[in-house]
Amino acid sequence: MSSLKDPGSPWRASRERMRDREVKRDAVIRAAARAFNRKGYHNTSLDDIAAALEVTKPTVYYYVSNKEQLLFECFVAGIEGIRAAFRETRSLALPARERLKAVLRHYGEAVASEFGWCMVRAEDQDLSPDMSAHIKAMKSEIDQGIRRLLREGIQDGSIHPCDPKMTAFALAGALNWIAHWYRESQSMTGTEIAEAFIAVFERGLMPRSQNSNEDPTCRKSKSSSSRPGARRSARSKAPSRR
Amino acid sequence: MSSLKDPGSPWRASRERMRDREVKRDAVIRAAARAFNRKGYHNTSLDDIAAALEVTKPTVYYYVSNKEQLLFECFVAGIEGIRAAFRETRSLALPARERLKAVLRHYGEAVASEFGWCMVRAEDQDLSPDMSAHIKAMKSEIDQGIRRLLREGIQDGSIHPCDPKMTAFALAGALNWIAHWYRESQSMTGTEIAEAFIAVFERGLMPRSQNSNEDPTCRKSKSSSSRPGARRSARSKAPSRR
DNA sequence: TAGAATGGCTACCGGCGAGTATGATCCACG
DNA sequence: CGTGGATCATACTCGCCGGTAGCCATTCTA
Repeated sequence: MSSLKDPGSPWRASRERMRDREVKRDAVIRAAARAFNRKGYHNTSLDDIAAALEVTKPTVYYYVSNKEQLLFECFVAGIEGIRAAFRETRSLALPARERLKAVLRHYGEAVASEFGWCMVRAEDQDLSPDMSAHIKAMKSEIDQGIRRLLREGIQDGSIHPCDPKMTAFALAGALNWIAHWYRESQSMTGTEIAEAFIAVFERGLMPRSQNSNEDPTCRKSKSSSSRPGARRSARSKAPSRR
Repeated sequence: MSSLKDPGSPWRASRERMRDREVKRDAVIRAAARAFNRKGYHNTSLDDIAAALEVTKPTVYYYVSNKEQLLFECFVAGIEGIRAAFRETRSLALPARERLKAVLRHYGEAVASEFGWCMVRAEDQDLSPDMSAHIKAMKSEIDQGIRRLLREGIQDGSIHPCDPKMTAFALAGALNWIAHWYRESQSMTGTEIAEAFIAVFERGLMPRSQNSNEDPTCRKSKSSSSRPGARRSARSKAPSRR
């Protein structure tokens, strides 16, 4: 990025400064995320954050405009990982269930990251209306993305027919909740936890031997659910088990 | 204490006052729960709670000693429903999976109740160490109860072998998360949501036709998991398939 | 070396909100 | 009637914390 101008340009130093500033700003945001993670948003003062960086409060205000923005940035940093997961997997030529699993793995990783707390527990009431609207939009985007994958999976036969809305709530809830109990330096990484959860979701609690006489109690079974022909042929190849 | 006296005693009126006090105290706690639910703990002042009751702050302080205790009481009120669910189902003569489902239904109901927010989102950092310890103990009790049901289900064959710890986290997480998005006067009740979630958990996302080539990726397969003979005979009778 | 830009600090303000001191009011009971 | 406890309001204290004003140090530019 800095290679666009020639090295000897008089703006080089200035641009390096800019980069320096970005680095420091990121450090501020990361420190805030860690503090929020440990003590909660309201129990964290800007003095705390400044102290963690071994600077003083006005220095923090030199990089961010206010505390609310700090929370917002942490949230965006956290959710960006999930959005990236969606972008990556969108192009993959896999059955929807596999793409969903890939997204959920990234999801778990993001929630277990240092920004997980902020992403998951940022409360609307702590933010100004417009920032709250931004966050709501992003959250809705994730939710709709999961629902879409579920619908696609039902269509291509890789996912058992179910109510996409409720299922998405269940999946996202289980993963979001990781932020409540997970602490860094635990035995498992976020991806591993997501993997374990996926195993549960995928297979279900019920033993295999009981499948036979099961009536699909699925709500929203509008159409095509019980039509066996709806299962697309592309899936039946089962190309990529893990 | 005064209730030990006989009903006709001159203390009767006094006891009615006591009852009155209990009723009012409950009203205070419920008002607090609603306020926390709407605006969050830190964004709710005791003046807000008092205003909702159309009294003033000192009146609130007449019934509770401080704000922290208010949160604590709300938490206890919420979690009591779940503990009751465990007590009720413990005696039922059902396979463990059915008992687990019964507990989860009550769980969902409790989380969707007006105390759900407090139960789920009460942060340790907002409470004094001893109250925090109380809450942690109760939460752990619930968690251990779910794990126990899972282990029993694996033993009696009504639940597919899995890691009880991770599975309990997934189940509880999905249900806890209800408190984040559920608002009263929604189309579904808490029990219905729990029912929908249970359907997902029980059956799993994977279509039935794919069971064949599935390798049980279950961690913690210490023993008995892959041993088909481990499935107990009591189960194979399938006595209570709904 | 002047001067501007950048980065940081000390010291403060103002408001919000938890919690309290004080006393008024009501009502049961002697 | 009047006494004492229960209930509640007015009006305050006080500490914390978000945010700011203004000053100093350093570094880059010309």
